[in-house]
Amino acid sequence: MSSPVRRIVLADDHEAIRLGVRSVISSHPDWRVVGEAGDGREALEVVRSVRPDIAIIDYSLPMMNGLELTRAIKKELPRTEVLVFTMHDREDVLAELLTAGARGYLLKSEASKHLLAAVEALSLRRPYFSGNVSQTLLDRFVEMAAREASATALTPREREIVQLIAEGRLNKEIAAILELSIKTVETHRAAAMRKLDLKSTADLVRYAVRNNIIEP
Amino acid sequence: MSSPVRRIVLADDHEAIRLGVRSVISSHPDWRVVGEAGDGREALEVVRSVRPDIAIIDYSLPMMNGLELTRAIKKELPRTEVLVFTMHDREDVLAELLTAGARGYLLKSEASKHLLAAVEALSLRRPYFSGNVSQTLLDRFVEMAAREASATALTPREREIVQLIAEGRLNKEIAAILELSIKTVETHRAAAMRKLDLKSTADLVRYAVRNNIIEP
DNA sequence: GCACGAATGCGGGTCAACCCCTATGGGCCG
DNA sequence: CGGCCCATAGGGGTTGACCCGCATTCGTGC
Repeated sequence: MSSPVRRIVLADDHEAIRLGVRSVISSHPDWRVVGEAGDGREALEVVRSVRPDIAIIDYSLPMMNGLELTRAIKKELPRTEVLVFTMHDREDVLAELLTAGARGYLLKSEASKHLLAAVEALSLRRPYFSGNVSQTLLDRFVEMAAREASATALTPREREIVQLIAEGRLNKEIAAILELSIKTVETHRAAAMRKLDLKSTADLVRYAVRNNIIEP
Repeated sequence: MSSPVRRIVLADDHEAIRLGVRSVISSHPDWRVVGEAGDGREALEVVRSVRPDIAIIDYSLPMMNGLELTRAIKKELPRTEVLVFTMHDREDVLAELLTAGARGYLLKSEASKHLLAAVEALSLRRPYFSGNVSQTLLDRFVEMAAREASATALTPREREIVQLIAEGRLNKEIAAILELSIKTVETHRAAAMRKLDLKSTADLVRYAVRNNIIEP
């Protein structure tokens, strides 16, 4: 496995809420709160500086609200996952957040119950929602996500083989390591490259580095 | 050119010194102070969190001195360059710092004069020293660096070709771009891989990423 | 139960990558 | 001037990467 450490930034104007979230987050050995902010503009600065894996932000932030902040974060750092805390259990809000690039949506009332699961989900680059989200919206989004995922995501086996290739192993070595035929390795390699629209081994290595599958 | 923004962390137990350094640093449009610390242990935490390009640290830090801190930083984040501030114009100190992995050495008395030049040098991954460094030590180090460089560094042509390979170009494409024969491209590629002791294209791409020849 | 995707495997082919060796012309340095 | 490195180029060969299609097995879901 690659390093599973998640670097997290919190943004909420209530110190007490940050404190609570931080203590919950810190209970996980691989999660680190590496920055905090009390308003939206500051949050953007902090995110810019520390480049976290995940930003947990309040929807109602001073200076720049959660929606604008989400857009700004995803624009500059698309690989930072955004989890939004909100009091509004409204699906128009959720829909806006989703299209802005947020991948997590957590009602404050249910935060303590779902926070760990939500961060866990975002760690795996999966979406997470709480609240009375209407089935139709959820379906629509899940479908959208599934379409996108099937276009970009690899099966576990493909990912494993991509990792070994990117580490410099030859197909023959990979076949030996995984006790597979070279043909199988070639099939997975080809499937991964087709899905990701990569045309050379070099592209594949850069993909692996960008996506933290390997260390450069 | 790649993004020339340099993310910098400062560590000094004197708030006033950090303030001064920060204001000098910030006068450069592409340099950002993204973290500060008042002692060595805190500095290590901050560096771990923000992963800066450059750490500017005091030699005499509480909790963990500049030498230990340099070792710790280079161990975890070898790509972070370390610039050490010190009052001691002693070459045994400098020698220790150099072997620990620091690449910059600045006397506090001359700091304001040389700070920008030092950061500029480290940005380009070149060493920088101030003070009455003895000619012999400097010679020894320069020689060492030269030996290391000649062992690992590529000729301009080889570097150019390594870059193109790592960007995903085929030998044939490279030959067309540079108006060379494929054989020549192969020769340079083989020479580079022999020098660097790399055995696959994937190794070469990782080398290129680690050494900032390409963006991942 | 049938459809579908994931994982596994094979054959046969093309082309690129890599290996070893050789060679030449230009520039630089002692 | 005589090495020495660099950039250039080639011959000739082996191996690996990638393309096409096809098949089986297994589990999940409708």
